[in-house]
Amino acid sequence: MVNEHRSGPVRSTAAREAILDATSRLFHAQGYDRLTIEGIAKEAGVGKQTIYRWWPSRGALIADCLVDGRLIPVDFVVPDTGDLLADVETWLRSVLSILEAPQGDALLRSLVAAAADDADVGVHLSESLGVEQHLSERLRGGIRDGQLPADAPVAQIGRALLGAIIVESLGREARDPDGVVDLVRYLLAR
Amino acid sequence: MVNEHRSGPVRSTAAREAILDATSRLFHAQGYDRLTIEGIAKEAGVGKQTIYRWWPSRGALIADCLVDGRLIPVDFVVPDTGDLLADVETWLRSVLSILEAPQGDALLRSLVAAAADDADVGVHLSESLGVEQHLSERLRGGIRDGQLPADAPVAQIGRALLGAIIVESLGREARDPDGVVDLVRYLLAR
Amino acid sequence: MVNEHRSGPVRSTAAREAILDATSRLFHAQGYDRLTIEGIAKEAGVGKQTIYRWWPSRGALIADCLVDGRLIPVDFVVPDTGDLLADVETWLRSVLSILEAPQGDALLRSLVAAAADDADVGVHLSESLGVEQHLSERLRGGIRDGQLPADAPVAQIGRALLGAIIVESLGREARDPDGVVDLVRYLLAR
Amino acid sequence: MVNEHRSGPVRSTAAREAILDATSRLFHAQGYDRLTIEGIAKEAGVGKQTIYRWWPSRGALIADCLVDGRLIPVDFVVPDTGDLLADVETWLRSVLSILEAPQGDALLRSLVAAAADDADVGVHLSESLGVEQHLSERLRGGIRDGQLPADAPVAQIGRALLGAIIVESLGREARDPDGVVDLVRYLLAR
DNA sequence: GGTTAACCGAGACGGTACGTCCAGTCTTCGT
DNA sequence: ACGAAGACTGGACGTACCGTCTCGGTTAACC
Repeated sequence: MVNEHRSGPVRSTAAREAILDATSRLFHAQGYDRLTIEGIAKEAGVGKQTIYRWWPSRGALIADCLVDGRLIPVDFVVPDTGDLLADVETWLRSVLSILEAPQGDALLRSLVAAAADDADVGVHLSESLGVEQHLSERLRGGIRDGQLPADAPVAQIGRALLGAIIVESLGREARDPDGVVDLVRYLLAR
Repeated sequence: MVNEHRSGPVRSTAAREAILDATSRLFHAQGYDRLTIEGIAKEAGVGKQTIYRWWPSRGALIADCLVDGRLIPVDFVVPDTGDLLADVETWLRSVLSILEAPQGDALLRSLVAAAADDADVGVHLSESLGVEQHLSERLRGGIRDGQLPADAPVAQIGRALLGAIIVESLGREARDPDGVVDLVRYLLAR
Repeated sequence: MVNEHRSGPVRSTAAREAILDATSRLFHAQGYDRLTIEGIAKEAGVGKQTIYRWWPSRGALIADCLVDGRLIPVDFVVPDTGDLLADVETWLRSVLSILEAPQGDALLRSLVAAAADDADVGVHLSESLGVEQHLSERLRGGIRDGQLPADAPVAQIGRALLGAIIVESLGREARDPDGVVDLVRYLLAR
Repeated sequence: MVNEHRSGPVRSTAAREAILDATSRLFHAQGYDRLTIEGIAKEAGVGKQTIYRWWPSRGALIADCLVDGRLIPVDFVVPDTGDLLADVETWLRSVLSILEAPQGDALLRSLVAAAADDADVGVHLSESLGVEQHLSERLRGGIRDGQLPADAPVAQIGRALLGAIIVESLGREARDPDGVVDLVRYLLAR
C-alpha cells in the first residue's frame, strides 16, 4: 500500500481564492483573449508557479470560475409551475439578463471563445446555464404531463435555445429582445 | 467627380492569393488559436507588412477566407423541391458534412472562436453557412405554401438549428448524428 | 538658357537640391543614427528611388552635403598673418565654434559616426575642416619662415589637433574651452 | 541599514558570460553597424529579453565588453623606465598593434562609431586605452623629473596622440607606420 | 522540538509572436 | 525617359507572455 501522505504545508485556500477572484475580475474587465496568466498572478499577488501548480491551463481556471459561479450566476434553475411555456420563458429571461448587463454581449462571446478554445470550459458552459440538467428535466416533465409530444428531442431543444442566443450574439447585430422568446413560444406552443 | 486614383504600384494579386491560401491552409491544419501572422507570412512567402497593410487583424483575414469559400464551401443553398422538411434536411446534412470530415469538430470550434474574437468573422459566419439568406428564404416559402404557420420566427429557427450544432460541438460529446435531424423534424413537422 | 521642354527629362537639379537640403536638415535635427532614406525622401518630397539612383549609400549623401558645406561651413581657411600661432588659433577657434552651437557636440559626434561608418564621409571629414589642405600648408609655411623646426610632422600635427577635439567630445565631459588652445600653444610655441 | 536583497532567482552568470562573449565575437567579426541584439541573442543562445533586462542599449553591451577587455586588451599601461619618450613610444606601439591585426583599422573605426553613438562607450574608450589614467600619469611624471615643461597640457597631449590615430584611420589612407611615432617624438623631444 | 518537504512570493530564464520601422528593389502612372 | 509614389520581401526593433526553473522564506506533519 502506498502512503499518499506527505509532509509540508497544504494548499493555500487564500491563494486559490485570490487567483479565482483575479481571474473572474480580469475576465469580466478584459475578456478571454486579453486574459493572461501573468496578469492574473500580478492581480492576485501570487507567483505564476502557484497557478501552474494547480491548474493545467488558462481554460481550467475559467472552468473553475464558471462552476463556482464567479463569471455568471449559477442559479439558472427552471421553475415548475405547471405551465411549461411560462417556466421555460422564466429560464430564458434569466439567461437573457446576462446580455442586458453592460458588456453582456462581450461577456457571452468571451465565454464562447473560452469554450471553443478549451474543452474544460466547453463541457461546463451549457451545463452551468442550466441547459443540460434543469431545462431538459423540465421539458421531460412537459412530456409527462402532455404539454409536449412524447418524441420531442428535449436535449436538442435546450441546445437550440442557447444556440440561437449565441449565434445572434456572434452576429453582432443589435439584439432583438423578443426574438428568442418568439422562438420558444413557437417551439413549445402547439 | 473625384478621381481617387493615385500613381504607383498596385496591390499585388499574387500576394493576396498567397496570403489567403496560406491562411486557410494553416487555419485548417492548426486551428484559430495557433494561427499567427508570422506563420502566415512565412507560409505565403510574404513580408509581414504586406499582411498588415491590407488586413487590420487576424480576424479580417479569416473573414476574407470565409467569404471566398476557402475555409468551408460556400454553396450552402437550400433546394426548393416543394417538400420543406426534406429541403431543410438537405441543407442540414450539408452543414453536418463539415463535421464529418477529419477534425471537422475542431474546424467548427475554430470558426466559432474566430467569430467570438472578431466581429468581421462573426457577421459572416452564419451568413456564409446559408442561414441568414438561403435558409430563411426557404422557410418563408414554407409559410407561403402553408407548410409553416404564418407566425413562425424564421430567422430564429435558422439560428436555432446552427446554434444547436455549435453548442453540441462546444460540449465535446461524441456527436449524435441524428440529434439535429430530430430537432429539425420536430421543429417543422406538424 | 535651358530649354525645359525636351523629350526625356534630364536629372532634376531641383530633386538633387531638395534631397541634399532634406538630408542636412534631418542630419542636424536628428543625428546620423536616426537618419533614414525614407525620412529624407519624405522630407524632400521625392521618391526613394530617386535617391538610390544617384547615391549608393547614406554615407555618400552625407559626404555630398559635407563638401557642399551644408553640414558645416566650408571656409575653415587658415590666415597667414606671419604669426603662426595666432593663425592656427584662428583656425582652431573656427572649428571650436561648431561645438559652441546648441547640439554642437552631438553634431560633431554624428559626423564622426558617419565617418566611421562610411568611407566617403571619412575621406572628406578632416579635409573639409581644412586640416589636410589649409592647415598643413600653413604649418609648412611656418617651417619655411623658421617658426617651426624643419622636421615638424605637419600632417600629424593637424590630425592631432582635430583628434584631440574629437576624443574630448567622445568622452562626453563638459568641454574645457581652453584645453585645445593650450595644446596648440604647447605644440607650436617654443 | 536597508537590506536590498530580494528573494527569487539570481542573475545568471552563464547568461552574462555568453552574451558578452557573443557580443565581442560578433563585434570583431561584423563591426558595430552590423551588430544586432537579435544576432547576439542567437549567438549566445539566450532570449532577447535577457539582454534587454540587464543592458539598456547596444552601446552598454559594448561598454561592458570594453571594460572587461573583451574587445581590446586592457593592459595599455605605460612603463616608467625614466626615459619619457621611450615609455610613451612603448605605449603608442601597443595601441598601434591593434591596428596591425587583420581588420584592425575596421575594429578601431567600429569602436569610434560605438563611442560616437553611445555615451557609455564614449566615456570608456580613451580610458580603456590607458590615455586618461596611465598615460597622463606618466606625462606628469615627466614634468616632475624635468623632461617636460611644467605647463605641458598632459591630458590634451594624450588625447592628441589617440586622436591623431583615430583621424588617420577615419581617413582610410594606408597608414604610415611611423607617422604617429614622429608626432610623439616631436611632441616630447625638446 | 527539530527536521524536512512542499508550499509560497518573486522573478530570471529560453522562446515565440507581436505590430512597427526601414532597407533596398520593383512596378505603375503621369509629365 | 524621368520622377513621385509606394508596394514588395526581408530583417531588426523593443515589448508582452509563455511555461519552466531557481531562489529564500514559511509552515505543517513527522520523527
